[in-house]
Amino acid sequence: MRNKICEELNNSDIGKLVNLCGWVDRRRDHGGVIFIDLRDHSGFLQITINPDDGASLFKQAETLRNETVIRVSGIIHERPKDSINKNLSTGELELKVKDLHILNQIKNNLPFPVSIHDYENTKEELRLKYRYLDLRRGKLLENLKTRHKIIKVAREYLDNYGFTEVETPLLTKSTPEGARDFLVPARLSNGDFFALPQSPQLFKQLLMVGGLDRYYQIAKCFRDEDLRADRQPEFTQLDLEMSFVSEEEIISFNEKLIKKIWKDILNINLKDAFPRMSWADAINNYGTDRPDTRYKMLLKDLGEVLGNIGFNIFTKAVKSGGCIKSITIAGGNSSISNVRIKPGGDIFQVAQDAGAGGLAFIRVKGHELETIGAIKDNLNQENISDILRITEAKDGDLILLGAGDTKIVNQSLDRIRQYIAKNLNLIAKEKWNFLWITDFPMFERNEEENRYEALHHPFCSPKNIKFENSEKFRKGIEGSTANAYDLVLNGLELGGGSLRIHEAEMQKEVLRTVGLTDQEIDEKFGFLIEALEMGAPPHGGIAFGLDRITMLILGADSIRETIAFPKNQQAKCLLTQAPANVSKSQLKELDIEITIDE
RNA sequence: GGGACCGUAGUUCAACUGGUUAGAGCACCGCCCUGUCACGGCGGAAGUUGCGGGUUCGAAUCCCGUCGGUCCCGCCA
Repeated sequence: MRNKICEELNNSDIGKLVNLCGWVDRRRDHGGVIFIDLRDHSGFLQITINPDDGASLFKQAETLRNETVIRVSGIIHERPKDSINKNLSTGELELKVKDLHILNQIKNNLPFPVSIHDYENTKEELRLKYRYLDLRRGKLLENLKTRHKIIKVAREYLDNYGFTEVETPLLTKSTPEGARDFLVPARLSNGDFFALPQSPQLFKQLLMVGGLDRYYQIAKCFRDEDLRADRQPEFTQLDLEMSFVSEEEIISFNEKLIKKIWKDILNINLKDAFPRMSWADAINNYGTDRPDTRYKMLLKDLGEVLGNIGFNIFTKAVKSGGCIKSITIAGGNSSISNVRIKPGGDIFQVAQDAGAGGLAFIRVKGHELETIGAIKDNLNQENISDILRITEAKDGDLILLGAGDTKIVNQSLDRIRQYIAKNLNLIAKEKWNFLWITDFPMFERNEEENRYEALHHPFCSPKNIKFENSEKFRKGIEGSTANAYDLVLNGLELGGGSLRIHEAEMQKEVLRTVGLTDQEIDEKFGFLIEALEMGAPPHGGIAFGLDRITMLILGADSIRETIAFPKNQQAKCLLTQAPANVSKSQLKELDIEITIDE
């Protein structure tokens, strides 16, 4: 049908007869001569049609509209010197049409223009509903190609190191812990359900037990939770697992993989080793376990200075086991007004939304501190110099203070820090600040449900704890740190992993710690425990969010820009209108009854 | 489940503080135009201002509800 594509054409084709297929991107009808920008997947070529080329051909050409699908045959000509278009790679060429076939016409007005310069201004709702048109505009196709290249680099890299790509089941078992499952009714055992995997976690561990040694997969994962710009109900992990490795070996191996991807895709050399930070340091200094280190404004603890100056809110915070912490905004005296940090102001609101009761502030003016009387009146000269030393604040700086429950103080100062960084344009956008977070706690206390929850998942192994007996375990495990690590880039979690538990007794004890009874352990994870009892090797791995990696590499605002057919925020596919009703007979076959009112 | 913002022609936007017949670019239809490249010129058609209710002499504009979209919190690694 065609023997060339637009991008391939160059001066050596002048004089040749070529056949091209594609879409009418634009037409310029001068009455006498008609110019068509022909677009295919590779690029553009201007084609021209003259009345002298034949009356019927010309008449047909007059009917062409944007997005008409055509096949043209003709001779490639050099354009007249004064009509060269430098914006086009084929701008010195044009095709004089001898033969024109209309392969398909458009029925009505298009829901949005396909031509590239209108790309930014299209409502996403329309782009999702008519995704094929959006793809045709090229930008999205480029994104998908970049995604493809990232996967290709990873595959080649992992293949070179002896990894085997294995597909694990999509129809699997619902497990407690973690996110809500997507369920699939099982017709052949009615009343029972499969669950779509939240990750291939247990299967990849079983592959290690099976002696595969090194596994990877471009794995679809499913989590039935609410969506965000960087969260879709189905998403893709670059998932891998290795046997007989230490935490250090996994981290340094994967660091090389990430560096390889950045080199091959962006041609960026990440020379230095990625910095490492313990979970505790991250929380203490940034208030979050995925700090954005592109800007400073670190959290500083002022509990010792302000805890007993006699200001009631501060005193209570420290006495009840909480803290007083601050962030320093350089030059904040001029860039941030009092209105914004007092009740009703936007920054105050950020603190309040994060759970903080209030937001105190100190403005540094020369060697003086300006703040509310209740604080200022209680400060002596030593307090003042302590504050200036700890907060590293200088003349003109603004110090924001949070006091109370440590978790809430951390959370609110973290959010304020991010908010102000964005607001004052403090983020060095060109930086790629990778960061390994290590030494996560094994568990987090869920006070509402009065139980422990696994911080990563309950298959991470605890650090420096050997199984001796259950009693010792129980005490040791609860407060221990895990052999777990996350990779953070510019404040976004790119991936995480751990050394897994490879001993049955240890695994049972950890599952008991998160509140499962022995019977539940047997029902839900019996197959895993059994496998661990049959010679499971020490193993560990990591999973990266492929959609997020692609998003960051593309500089996109949403992972939807990296996915061919994403869901909207209501988890609906606007193109197919899924999810949708199914017929009564389908439900009957499954013995399922819908009880909600229509 | 909660908060914020948004919804006007096929599309992107405008319409001041509530005030004539809701305008413009692109697209569409018709006519003209032989070197344009976001071609140009003249003319035309195109609207239940998401939907429903309320306030008002008068509503795209104000209020309430509802539907749809985006961002965020909760939730989720």
